[in-house]
Amino acid sequence: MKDENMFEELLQEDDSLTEKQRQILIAATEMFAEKGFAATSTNEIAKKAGVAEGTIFRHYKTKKDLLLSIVTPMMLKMLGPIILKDLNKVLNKDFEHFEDFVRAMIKNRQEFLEKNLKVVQIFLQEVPFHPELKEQFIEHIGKKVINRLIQIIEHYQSKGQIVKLPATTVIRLAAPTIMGFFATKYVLGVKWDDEEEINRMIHFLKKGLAPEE
Amino acid sequence: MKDENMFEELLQEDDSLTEKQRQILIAATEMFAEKGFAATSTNEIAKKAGVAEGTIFRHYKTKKDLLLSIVTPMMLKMLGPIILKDLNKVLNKDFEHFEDFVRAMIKNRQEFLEKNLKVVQIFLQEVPFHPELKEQFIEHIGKKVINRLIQIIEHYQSKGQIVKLPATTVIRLAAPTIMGFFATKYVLGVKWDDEEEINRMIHFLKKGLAPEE
Amino acid sequence: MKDENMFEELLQEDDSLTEKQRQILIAATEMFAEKGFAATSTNEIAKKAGVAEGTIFRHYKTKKDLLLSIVTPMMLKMLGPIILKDLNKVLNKDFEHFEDFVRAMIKNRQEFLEKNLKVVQIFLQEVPFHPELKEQFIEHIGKKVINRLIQIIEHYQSKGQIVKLPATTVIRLAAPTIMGFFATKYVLGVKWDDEEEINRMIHFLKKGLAPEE
Amino acid sequence: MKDENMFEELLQEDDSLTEKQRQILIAATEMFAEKGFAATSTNEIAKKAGVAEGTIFRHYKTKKDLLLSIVTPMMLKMLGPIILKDLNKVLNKDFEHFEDFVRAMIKNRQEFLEKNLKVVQIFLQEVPFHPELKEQFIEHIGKKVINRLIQIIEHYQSKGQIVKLPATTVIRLAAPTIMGFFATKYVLGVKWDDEEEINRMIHFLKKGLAPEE
DNA sequence: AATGAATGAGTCTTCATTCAT
DNA sequence: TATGAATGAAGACTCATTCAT
Repeated sequence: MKDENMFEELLQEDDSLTEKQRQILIAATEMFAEKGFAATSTNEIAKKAGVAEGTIFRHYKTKKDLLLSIVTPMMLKMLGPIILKDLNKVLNKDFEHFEDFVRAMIKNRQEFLEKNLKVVQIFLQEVPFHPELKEQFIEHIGKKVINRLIQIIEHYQSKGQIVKLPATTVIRLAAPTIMGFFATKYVLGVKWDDEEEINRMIHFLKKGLAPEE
Repeated sequence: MKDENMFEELLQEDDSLTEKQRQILIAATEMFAEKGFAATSTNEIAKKAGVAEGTIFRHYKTKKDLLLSIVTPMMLKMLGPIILKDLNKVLNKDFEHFEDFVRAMIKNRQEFLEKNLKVVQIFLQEVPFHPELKEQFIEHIGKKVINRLIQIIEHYQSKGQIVKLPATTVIRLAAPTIMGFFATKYVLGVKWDDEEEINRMIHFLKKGLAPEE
Repeated sequence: MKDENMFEELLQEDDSLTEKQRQILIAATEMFAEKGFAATSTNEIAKKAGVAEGTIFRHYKTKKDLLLSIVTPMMLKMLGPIILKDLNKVLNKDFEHFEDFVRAMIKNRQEFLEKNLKVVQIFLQEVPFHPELKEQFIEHIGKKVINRLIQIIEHYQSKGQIVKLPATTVIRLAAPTIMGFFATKYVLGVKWDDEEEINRMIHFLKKGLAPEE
Repeated sequence: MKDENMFEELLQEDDSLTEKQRQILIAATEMFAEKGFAATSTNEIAKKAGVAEGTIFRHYKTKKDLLLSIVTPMMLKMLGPIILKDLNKVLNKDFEHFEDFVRAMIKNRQEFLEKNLKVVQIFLQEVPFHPELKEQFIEHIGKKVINRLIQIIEHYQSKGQIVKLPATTVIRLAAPTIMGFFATKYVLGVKWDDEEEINRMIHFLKKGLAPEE
């Protein structure tokens, strides 16, 4: 509920959207997340959005267009800017310790996730069947983020705070740990004391990535 | 090619299956993995399997039945037995060091994955839309594996080889690391030197989970 | 190009038409001729005419209305007047010989056709599906032309220049010959030396309709 | 009624057609002739044929396929063979007089037309919108018939029975006369004494095409 | 057991037409 | 007068499923 409102808020801000379009996007997002793209009919979406079926196709040439209209801008306008801009906030602060950087990073990504749970879910569910999505993501998001992360890691390596493995290896070790945290929380739905679990995770990463003596 | 043959071999061994059934299962697995369950038509499956459409429904009451006939036995007959039995091989060996246990575990799971890539892919893709799958998995596989793992972890904790966090927390920290390794390799398709990357990962886990001083 | 301009010119002269209406009529004529009435959408017409879809319906209550607005006035205002008035020019000249009358007639009809190719095409294509068109044509055009032709033919019969068959039979024999000439030229697109082919045709008609000895 | 039965008879003879297919073809032919291809819905056809809409698409991949399945075989299997084989009967008899040949020709074509009125109507109505039809016709029917006719005409020219114009010109003069006869009778629906009207037409052709002195 | 023709509900999409602006 | 968003009925076509052979 809280999440949806946040998602809807973001739609609200976009003045280029008519009210009906907003309804369509909200309804489609809801249903795609719940039943999957292929198993959701435009008829259902129309009903849920309270518009005529034809109205959907006035705004989105095809059903797939509708999917991309949900996922692409989220990637470009939200994921993109947020990741890059917000990330910069984190990255540029030049936290004294790697540990602090990781903590800020986790918090930042968690906020993004909570605002975009459903769209992220749709993206993850549909990406195997729509190669364009994968390519778009890698091209527009992936590469930039990776490059930025590499800089950061090398920064902390030069400060002697983390082990001198290749930066990509460091990412491969650390990223799943953080993503596993989110997956456990949001996908498996495990309830825990966030604060404590994050502390343990950071401690684990710090030790695991500590420089060799 | 190698993988498919391995999958087909497993089907071959099952004497309760007619030749046509085997063809259907192979075709369906292929298509479900490629296009997703909802986007695959029984007509396509029949054509690819070289049988009449009616034949599918003689063996599987509904299309969903066919999905479950692919995924459930894989879980029960393959995932289940293999995980538990094979895992026992690993777990019971009572490896001197936690590190050796982890290494054996990784190898074991990698073999399983390579034999069942497509079915695992189908499972992961469809699980969000078919709650029974999730429940079945948790009930029949998840719990048992978790319980077994908890024993093991506590065993190594009592030997003073790993940190004395709650066992579930240890799993939450270690599992994503290993799964991240597989995801990077099999989903993202990154090429690397397996041997070396595994060594680094194990080293990371060992350090990250080392007992506190 | 030349033809269209001629057609557009005729629309231009009609002061009762707004610019938008003209555009609509031109676009509709083009598309109806090319794809047929039923297979042309009002949306396409609007786009081609550069107007909003609603604008079409402000001027023409229904799509069929638009068809009739193209075909009927062409019949009444163009076919009608032109046929009758222009025809009179031919008929009244009281050509010395039947042969000269036929030649003038062919030339006159050819000019008309070239100015109205598309509308004639639409008329011929749609007349089977819209009985009103057929009736309108017979009522307003057909009868008058036939009656006039009968007078002419009887005139030349009385001068002993053509065979004394019933006038309608003479029309039935001569008309298809002339129409066949146009069809071969404009429908089949056969290229030939007009002058010579017309001479042969007239010679054929003259001989074929010559009085019996 | 008589015509339809004759058309249905011909369908009956084709053993490769199921009963349902026959019904579909009969219903589609009826409706296409009446309302035109574009204005006829597959739903209507299904209802009229007494089958489910899906059944149409089991036999004919698209609606256009259905059109071609009506028109093409009529052209190839009926028009083709009949024209060529039957025509040969006429052409090879080596009628003493050109006049007799024309008379036989008219009779032969009239029989064909009466058996295939509706399909011919559909063909003529749709040919402007489906260029393949035109090409198919020219390729498979047109050229062969024209070539054969040229032989015949040159035969009678060498016997001194008809004027020594280019054979194609003779065809261009004679064909519309005969087709005009059919059009007047079957399209305009004029009632007359066939026998007498045919005699007049033949006399007209004979005189019109008589050799120059 | 296997077939494949038949089904009719359902799919995405287009259409002619309306109406508030 | 002109617009173009909105409509919902209808369009072509697909689907999972059934059943007589």
